[in-house]
Amino acid sequence: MASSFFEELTWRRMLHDSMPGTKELLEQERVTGYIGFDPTADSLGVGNLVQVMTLLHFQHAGHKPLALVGGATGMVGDPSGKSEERNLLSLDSLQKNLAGQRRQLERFLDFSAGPSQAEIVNNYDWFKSMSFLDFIRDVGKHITVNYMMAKDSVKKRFAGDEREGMSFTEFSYQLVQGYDFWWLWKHKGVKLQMGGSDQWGNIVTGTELIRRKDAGEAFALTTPLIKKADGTKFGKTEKGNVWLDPARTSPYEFYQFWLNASDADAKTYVRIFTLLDRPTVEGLEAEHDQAPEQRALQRTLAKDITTRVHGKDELEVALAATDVLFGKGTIEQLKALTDERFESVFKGAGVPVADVPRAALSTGVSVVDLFTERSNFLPSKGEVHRLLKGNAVSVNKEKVSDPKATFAAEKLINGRYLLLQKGKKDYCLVRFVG
RNA sequence: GGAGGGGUAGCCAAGUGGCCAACGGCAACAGACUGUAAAUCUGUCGGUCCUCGACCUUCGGUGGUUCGAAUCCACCCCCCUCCA
Repeated sequence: MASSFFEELTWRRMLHDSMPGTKELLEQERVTGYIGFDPTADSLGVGNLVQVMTLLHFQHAGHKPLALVGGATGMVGDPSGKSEERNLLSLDSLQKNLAGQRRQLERFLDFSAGPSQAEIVNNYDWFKSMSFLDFIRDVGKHITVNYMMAKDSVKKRFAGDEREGMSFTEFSYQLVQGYDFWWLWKHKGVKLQMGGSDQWGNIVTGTELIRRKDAGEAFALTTPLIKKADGTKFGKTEKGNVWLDPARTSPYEFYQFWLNASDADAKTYVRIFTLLDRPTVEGLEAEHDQAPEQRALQRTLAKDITTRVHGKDELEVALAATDVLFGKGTIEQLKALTDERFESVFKGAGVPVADVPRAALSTGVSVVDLFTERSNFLPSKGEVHRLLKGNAVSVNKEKVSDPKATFAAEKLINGRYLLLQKGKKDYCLVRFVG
């Protein structure tokens, strides 16, 4: 069974590069391999999901996955892909971030006892007691500066128009990461490090260190970096990063993120982010090509990932909210809901709710006030005027373009609510009380 | 420490005494078209109040020259390159 990992990654187009001999190794024995995660936030984002899935496939193929949370490397900062010196994290926020990421990883991988049991390791454990002198004697001695300078991530900082320079701290990063690999190889029998293709240089420094220090052999495997078909960064929306933590990105937003994937991207994403097998994926693609407007790929994708990350109940909420906010039934559908149901749908969608005293209605509330001081939905009156001009403002799903428009009691849905909308996807619910 | 180059709005980047809230590009937001897609086209894009328009705060920092400064002068801070 150990042979299928390479095949699995290949048809999923998740294999970018590997060192010679990696495939053979994986076919011969149960391998312990690891991927490092950078603790820049207390939650993983969808960008990290690629690596999580890689570990998951690795485990499914019968190997033993290790997730390394970078307590030590996080203190240094990886220069790969960054054109600027990083800000260092405090020890406190680092601890918090590690704990958050650990919780999330535990949802994906199987940590129950067995030969393929997943483990989480923290490189701070082996770095905390190491002195600077130990490090430069035991590690630095084996790698030449010439070798380190040849890495793309380093070269970029020295050559070209964009050269920013880099501190010694960042320069040392690859050695620190290389030492991780060596340590895990030595003490945990790790033979393989995986990661995004931007990590190739760092990983190879590790295999090199293992060879030079102990004449040992270790391997590298990378996955392609995901970009959207239009070349922009994967994993972001208007609101910023898409996180796995429901407190940062609600399950509804999470679901919407995947549902909104473009056709070209969706084909990539089903392969990478779901565990559906090949015939199923290919069937879906065929179905999608037949009737792209049905968005079979996006729906399956969004459902699958949301369930894995947030669970079935949260998916139901997201689906219900999607149905109400984007269903064809407009205002009629909203009116049909009970108050309780009504509110739970909007809460599920992460729509802000503003309470406004009923008395405000007696003279009619103007659109501008409604969107700003009454609801705090939009930051300034100028913004409302701008959007009104651009025909981007709706109340109760009806466009409003007159800045002088006012709303009185008879407009309320179920006698209690007004539904404010900026553009197509941005809502705010106003609830009249008292 | 020396020599040179540079610091302009979210980013890149023009501008080198008044016509500058500052060309242009990217990103972003919105509209049209659609399938809650992509591509395309259109509008907005420092802030506040807004009908035109008015006012406020910006061009590394602090002072100065001037009727008037992003633009000139002085000092200071930061970044890059080369030299010591």
